[in-house]
Amino acid sequence: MEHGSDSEDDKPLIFKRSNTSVKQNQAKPDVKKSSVQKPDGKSGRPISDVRSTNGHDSNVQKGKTVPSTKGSPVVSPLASPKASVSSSKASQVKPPVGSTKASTSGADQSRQNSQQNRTAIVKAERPSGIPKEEPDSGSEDSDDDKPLNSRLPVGGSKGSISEVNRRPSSSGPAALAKDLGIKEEDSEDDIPLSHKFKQKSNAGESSNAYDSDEGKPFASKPRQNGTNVKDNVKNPSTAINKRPSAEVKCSGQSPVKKAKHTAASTPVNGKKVTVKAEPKKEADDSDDDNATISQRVKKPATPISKASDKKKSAVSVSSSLNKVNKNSKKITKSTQFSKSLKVPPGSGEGQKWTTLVHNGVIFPPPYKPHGVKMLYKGKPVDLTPEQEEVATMIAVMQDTEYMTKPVFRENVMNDWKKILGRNHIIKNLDDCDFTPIYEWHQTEKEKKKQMSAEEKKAVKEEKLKQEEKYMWAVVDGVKEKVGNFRVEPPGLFRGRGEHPKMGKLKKRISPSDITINIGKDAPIPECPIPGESWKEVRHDNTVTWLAYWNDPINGKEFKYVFLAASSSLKGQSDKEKYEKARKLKGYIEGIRTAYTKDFSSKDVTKRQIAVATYLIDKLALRAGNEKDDDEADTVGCCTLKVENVEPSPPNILKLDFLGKDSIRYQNEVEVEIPVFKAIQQFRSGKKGSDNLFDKLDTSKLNAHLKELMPGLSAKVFRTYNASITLDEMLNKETKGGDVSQKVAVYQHANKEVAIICNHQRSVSKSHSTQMMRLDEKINELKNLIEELKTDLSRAKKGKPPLKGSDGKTKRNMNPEAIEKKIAQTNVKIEKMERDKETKEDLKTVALGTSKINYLDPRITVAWCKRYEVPIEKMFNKSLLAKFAWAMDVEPSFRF
DNA sequence: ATTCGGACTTGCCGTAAACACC
DNA sequence: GGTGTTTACGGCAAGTCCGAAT
Repeated sequence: MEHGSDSEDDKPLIFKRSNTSVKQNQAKPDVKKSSVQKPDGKSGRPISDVRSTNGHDSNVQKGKTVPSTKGSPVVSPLASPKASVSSSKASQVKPPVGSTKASTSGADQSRQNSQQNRTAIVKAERPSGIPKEEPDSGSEDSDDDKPLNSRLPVGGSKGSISEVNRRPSSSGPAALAKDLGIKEEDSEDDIPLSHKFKQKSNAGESSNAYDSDEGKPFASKPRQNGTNVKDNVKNPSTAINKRPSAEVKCSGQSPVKKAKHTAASTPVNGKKVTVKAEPKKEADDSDDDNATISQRVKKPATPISKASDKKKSAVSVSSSLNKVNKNSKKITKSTQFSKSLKVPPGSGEGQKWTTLVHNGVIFPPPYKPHGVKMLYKGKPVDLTPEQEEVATMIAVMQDTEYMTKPVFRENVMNDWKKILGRNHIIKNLDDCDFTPIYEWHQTEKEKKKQMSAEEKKAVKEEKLKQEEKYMWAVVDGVKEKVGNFRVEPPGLFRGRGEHPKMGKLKKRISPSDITINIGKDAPIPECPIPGESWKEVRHDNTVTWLAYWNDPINGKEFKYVFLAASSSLKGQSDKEKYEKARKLKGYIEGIRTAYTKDFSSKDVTKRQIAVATYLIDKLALRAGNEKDDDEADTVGCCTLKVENVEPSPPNILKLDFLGKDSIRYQNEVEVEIPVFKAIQQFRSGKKGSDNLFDKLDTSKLNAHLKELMPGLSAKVFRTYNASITLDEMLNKETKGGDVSQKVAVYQHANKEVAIICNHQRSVSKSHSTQMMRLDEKINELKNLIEELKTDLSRAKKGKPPLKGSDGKTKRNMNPEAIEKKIAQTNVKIEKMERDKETKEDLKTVALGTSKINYLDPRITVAWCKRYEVPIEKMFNKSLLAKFAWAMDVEPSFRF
């Protein structure tokens, strides 16, 4: 499309473009790797996707799997098609999750099942030197394209942002300010969030522009650590061979073959490498940043009453250069990071703010008894409001899978009994019939849905009015949005996976449970519930929370109220996170060399640290803290059990475990021989449930990482690998074309990152229906083509067209017109098929998580500037606000 | 050397809101 | 204008990590 134009205006942008482009092609050449699927017998579900390992360089490899191939029995029909097509992506086809679910009934279940099953197969590898080859480069993945297109529209709305932000602010803020005693002043308020800082200062970053080289380091070069091996994952069976070849290039090390490769390839220098000097640039950058920030403080313009001391808000203007910013510009205004104080050397250590004003939290409304009676052994039962409240919570869960879980049922009953009292008639859940309450609830829902637009609007406004004062806080004179100012309402705990506490009653939180943190000179928020008072009021400026209460399920844990993601405080730490990851780029080569060397260390602990670090780096695994028995049984790297990692000679590791949120991680990876041997060794003599890394825990691992690079911890690898992968893929695959094509490239990269990080989502309930619907439409079009072809040949002979399939007569068209129509229809079919493929491809992949948490927004912003893609196409309103700090990055920025 | 408390980030999901399509 | 979809957001659970206490 017209991107060009788009950019320019703010507004409308592009909406419709989506289709226009028909993209061209999608050629799909490649097919490179095939993936393999793993049969995965265990779960029975076939999993097909392949996932790659981290990408260091190459990143992704993706192969796509072809369903058909896969052994798994259940292949979904759908999948097959794509296989052929998409070369580019590795699509992962997932097995039909559906099958599983079918068996189970509840919706919930389905999701759960699906999740657990998902697997990823990795494929792997990164050849050492070469970054992936991209299969598609040329072709661009068609698959992806589509999706994007479709999505585009959304983001695009124009100036929405500004508006939005402002809106609230204007009204809200002002009010708040008053309450708080602040003055409203200028515009600042208007744009609370928007702070964008100007970062010009960051210019430093720009320097990076070329870092890429550095980045590449490993990529381009053979990875030192053995990574080169590429991990190809593959499936054991199949793929093994293939991959290697693919990788190829580099050194051709096929993993299999020689372990040595690695070694060979990588020259290890003597000792651990350790840190190299810091890469200068990075260091600089960071410094700059800090500086910047502080500098930004510039004018105190608005005086905030209290705030004052330090910085006040400055107004910044956005510099924005490009169009990209345009929209945003308005929004942005300025503000600096308040946080400047933070760590920066000079400032007080640990201080997060100087003045903090807010209105506390808002509580859910008290329970309103409905009087609908549930049945116990078939008879209506009278319940007190407190008892009825719990009964209603249970009733509402009727159609979820939780109600089929014994643990849930038992926990609910135990807690409910405490409220029912010792001698209540209701003794057990099996004899309870909550249908009346359930139906009442459904009716209420329906009523709400049926309200007229005006009524809904009125309700909404009423709610907004009540909540307005709680939505904002003033930090160091800058109005900031508060994140979760609503106290969590009572309910039944919905733990994920097989959580031992699922079903327990989360009691209602009252003011006496809440500790408020606020500036010393700020007025203490009035307790919203008459007659009650806060548990405590603190004035701790070394923390960022505004309030907290103890978690009713696990009294030792807290629930905090923080500022929203768009706040300077959060933005600053977000930026620091990415700077740390960029810093790792300068150390990664040395770190890889070092751990590779330690794969064969005589010291078991060292060997375990090396292997664990390798897995974290290569597979983007989480650290894996120890967990209590009263939590779901999930693991991370340090807590992997022997049974979670199965070595398959000569050098394949089959990983299968439940990670965070009980999401299953299933992958087969080719590793370097020393790693493979070390794993076998760690497993020997242990039971399946024993820890693989018995000499390790996250604190030891992180302590070790800190010796390699200041501030380094396990999670930094995830950030680093995710961001570097995006940066490299964008750089390598963006070839021009219209905006939608570029967006497709981005989505493709985003998808690879999501796969690396194992970010999954459950298949939507209507997925299969939607796919069928698409098939129907495609078939209709195909039939149309046949009809047109007939008409065409008749037209050439001067005969009129036959009646259409619908029985209607068609008007006469000349051959040229018919040919044109055929061509148009074909284009339409192609587009639909690509859409379908993409949809199937992404059905279990969640792109959002990585975008929000792992991909340095500056990569995206700079790329948008370079390729003239409106940033609104990539970031929605929330993300634009959250990443305000990244908007002024130089177009040449590289991670 | 560990455990534990505490603070903050990460992650999936459900639902509301915004669109796309008859 | 209703309705099926798609996207945006909020909710809240579940991790990570660090430093102090034991």
